[in-house]
Amino acid sequence: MVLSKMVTVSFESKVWELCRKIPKGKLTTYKEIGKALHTKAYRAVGQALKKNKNTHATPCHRVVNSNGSLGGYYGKLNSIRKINLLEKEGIKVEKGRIANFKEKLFSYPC
DNA sequence: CGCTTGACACCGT
DNA sequence: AACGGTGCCAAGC
Repeated sequence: MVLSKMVTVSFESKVWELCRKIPKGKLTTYKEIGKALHTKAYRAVGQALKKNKNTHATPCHRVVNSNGSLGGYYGKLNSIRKINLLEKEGIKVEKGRIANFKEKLFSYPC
């Protein structure tokens, strides 16, 4: 078996972990994740979620933009899918925007 | 005063 | 070197 491939834990791995930490019915932003990692790589965070192979286990749909917009999720065309999932979690979405977004926003502990 | 749009800046793959 | 599932700021309406 080929192992010892990533001596360095990929940045994405951390992102996924943080993503899983998001409590149900809550939301988080790319920036919050970046902040939790003590980095400004908001874009890299999005990249990580996009590369996420455990989408089935990682609630990447709970991650939205800091401005309250959903963002993309598997292509902006499928953003509706994200909305549906969020609504199921109890998050209200208005025309691609989170209702009471700030109230649902979840920040990572120190 | 509040919302929307555009441009530029950051980081990692 | 270029591209993102972004963020923040400024200007316009």
